[in-house]
Amino acid sequence: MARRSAADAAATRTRILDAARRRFAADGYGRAAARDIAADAGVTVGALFHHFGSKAGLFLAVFEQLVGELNEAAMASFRNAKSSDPLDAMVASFGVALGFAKKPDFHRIVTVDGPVVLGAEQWREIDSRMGLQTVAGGLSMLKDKGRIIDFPTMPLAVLVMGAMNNAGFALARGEPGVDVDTLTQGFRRLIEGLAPRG
Amino acid sequence: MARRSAADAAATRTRILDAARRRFAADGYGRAAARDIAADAGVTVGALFHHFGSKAGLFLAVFEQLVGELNEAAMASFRNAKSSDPLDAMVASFGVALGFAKKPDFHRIVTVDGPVVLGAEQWREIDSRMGLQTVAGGLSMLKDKGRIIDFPTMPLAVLVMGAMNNAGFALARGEPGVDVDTLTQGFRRLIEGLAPRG
DNA sequence: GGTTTTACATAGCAACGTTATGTATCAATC
DNA sequence: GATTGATACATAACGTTGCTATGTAAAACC
Repeated sequence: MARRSAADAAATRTRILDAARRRFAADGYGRAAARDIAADAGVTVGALFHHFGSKAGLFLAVFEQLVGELNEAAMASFRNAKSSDPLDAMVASFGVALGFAKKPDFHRIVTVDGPVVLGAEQWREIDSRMGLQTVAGGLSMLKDKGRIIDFPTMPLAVLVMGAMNNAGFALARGEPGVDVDTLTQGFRRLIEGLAPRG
Repeated sequence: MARRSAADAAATRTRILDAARRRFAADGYGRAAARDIAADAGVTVGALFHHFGSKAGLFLAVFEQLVGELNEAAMASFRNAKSSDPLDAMVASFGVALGFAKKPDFHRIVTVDGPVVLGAEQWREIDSRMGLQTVAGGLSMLKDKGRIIDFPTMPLAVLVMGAMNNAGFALARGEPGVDVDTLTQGFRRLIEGLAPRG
């Protein structure tokens, strides 16, 4: 086969991306061979490296696709809950994040392999841009409305986001004695506990 | 060189272990070549595989060494704070965990590469055995003394341990607006917020 | 319609984890 | 204290991997 049209090339790129997502999720980044991914997509490694430059570049593309899906879902949830109580909105987005954390491909690719493959700086930049700032914004809103205590926002956001992330971990791992409802309720109680004391 | 005495063999094992710890911390598991580790230790790969079976086996040995060091420090901290307030003891062990999370080799090897190399099951088993159970025990004690609300322990422990872990992450990454003191204070406030309401 | 650029295939290189084999020494046995 | 077996490595090679240099044919542009 030789050169295809621009539309065909885009389709090839998508097929490689889909195959990589499956392989990375199933085998992990280290054990997923570029040749196998290319074979799954019906091309050779030449096409893969032509489109993505490196195996890490391919991983980054898959990573950003998954993160984008969570972003869209979280923003949609926030729009729906906007008129209601801000604490409800925060708990709702907690539920959305839990839903994604339970998906095996998201967990393996974004949470586990992401920091290793992308490196600390790049991962922090993406994580901070998409998650931490959102959590901090929610906390800031709660603080403005007097629902939580006056305390530096970023450290609180770090703690709260860690609680959210680990809840996702525990769910994905099937930690005994842990389920979505109880985690959500506990999370709500944790935030309510930050209310100013009378 | 040929065979050494049993003591010499143990020394060789230790030298390989030390070299691996440095390489794993500096380059990450993926980029640390077994040949380089062996060369750093003054042996060839044959000795490395003789002692540890595989590269992953060598990583596991380094991993357990680091985790053991944290365990010792945490237990020592707990013994010191035993007579004081249980919430103080919990905050103290939080500080110990933060101290380890700041160490680059611990962060890279245990927190980042650990789940990837060891796999989800083995990492969960170690993490749960050494960390989650301790946190759950502390929360259970606080609950018995009426210091926090009556709520299922494990989900709370998952949330609290996530907060602790992410605090370590944020510190190790140098997250802006975040430092040890404020994190510790916020952590204390988070736990205090779980107090039963009057 | 000629030129350039794009989209791949093919083959090979260098590095890697791992293993098979060899060998010299320690440690126990007789 | 010679023999035997196990131990502690070195050496070299194998299969796989990420990646690249090269080739080529068709699309895109003028």
